[in-house]
Amino acid sequence: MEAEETRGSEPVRSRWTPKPEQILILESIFNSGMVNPPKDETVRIRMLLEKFGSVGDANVFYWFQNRRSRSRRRQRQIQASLRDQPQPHHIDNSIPCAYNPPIYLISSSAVIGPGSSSSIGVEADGFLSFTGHHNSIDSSNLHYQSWVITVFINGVATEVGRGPVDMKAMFGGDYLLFHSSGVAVEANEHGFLVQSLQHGESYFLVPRH
Amino acid sequence: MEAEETRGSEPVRSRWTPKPEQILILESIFNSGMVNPPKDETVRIRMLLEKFGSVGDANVFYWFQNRRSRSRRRQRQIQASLRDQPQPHHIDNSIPCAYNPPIYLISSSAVIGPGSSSSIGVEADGFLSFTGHHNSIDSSNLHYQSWVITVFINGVATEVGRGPVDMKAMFGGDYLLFHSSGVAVEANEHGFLVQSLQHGESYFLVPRH
DNA sequence: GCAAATTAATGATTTATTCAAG
DNA sequence: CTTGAATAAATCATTAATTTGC
Repeated sequence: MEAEETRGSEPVRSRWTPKPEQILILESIFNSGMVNPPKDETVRIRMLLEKFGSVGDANVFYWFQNRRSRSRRRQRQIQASLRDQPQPHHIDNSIPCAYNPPIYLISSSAVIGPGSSSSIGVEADGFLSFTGHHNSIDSSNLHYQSWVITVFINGVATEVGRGPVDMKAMFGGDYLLFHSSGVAVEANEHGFLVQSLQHGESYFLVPRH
Repeated sequence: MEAEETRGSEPVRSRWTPKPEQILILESIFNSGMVNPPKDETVRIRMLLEKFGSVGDANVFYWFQNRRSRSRRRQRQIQASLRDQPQPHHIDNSIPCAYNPPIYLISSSAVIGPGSSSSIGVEADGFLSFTGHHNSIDSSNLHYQSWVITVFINGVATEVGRGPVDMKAMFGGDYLLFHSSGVAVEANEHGFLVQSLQHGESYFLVPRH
């Protein structure tokens, strides 16, 4: 796309070297899901970054362009390796992590009819169920699903799981939580919030006493 | 998609009616976390099912497609009812959800300099994320075989092996586990859960006493 | 009890989105 | 920007559950 600005007077074209704080900000934005900010957002981001060193809109644009591209490439590689592995015609165990065929757990409590004497393998050795997560699904994938939401608690951006929140475990004592509208967030008798907090909303945490 | 097999000559379209054993197998696979088996797995599943009655690959494909779809719909309905109900207090919600400009989450462990008082904000969850372009990684990519499933326990995303869970070994004491619906998760006399936890669901762990 | 009539479930199709390769 | 593949959402259509009247 277009190149521009912030380097009209420079005789030797040197390239932008982002400061660690700037990288932090950029990564945070990218990881928050905004992987391709529109023009006006790019400007806002650039203004944020300028707190830590001079930078131009084009640098920001290029950064996101490269970040997307490299992220996609990494993802392709991961998926390729996932697709390749499950073809163990000749199990080449030169790789320490041997291929394990998919195993289905059939609930042992269920009674399968007369045909059950046939070879439906209840192949669930408790061994496999706990060993495998080396490859298949890594936590980075899960991260993109909405396992967590972000809310403000007393003005602090906080990540919480989408499900019920254990107030004691999270805040270490007896607290009440109020939505910024003033509505109390209900908790049940175990101190768990009855419903999930709402992404992006502000809450206030106050001691119960 | 395409239609196939098992029907070309019939004037009245009849449909596959899965046997109870087949449903059991399908449900077990789905609940084990494989919610979207790739083609080759679909074939293997079909072969399993054929022990109990004739069935085609397409039937298996349709079953998982419908199962995913209806599972999601149920989930949406539950969450909708959770969102609607708990507003007995009459707050002036004339504006149900005010517009919030995009804000970005900066990792709380990072200290951003004096300029941080500027509008560095939040936005992290990769789902609501953003308007058109979000990242290429969506939940459908998770359909590869996983040896673990992820559930929420007390709001914390937790990976557990498929299959029976040893409550003592996992939590180190006498606890009861409840599904977020309030239903207790049954354990046998040895403290193992009778059936697998459900991928993506929320549970409460409470001391037994 | 038993079927016809009605309703609820669910298999199969169609339509709309999304993503990324070209 | 266009396009093809994948798949989610919505819909259609048939089967099973059930109600109902006798």
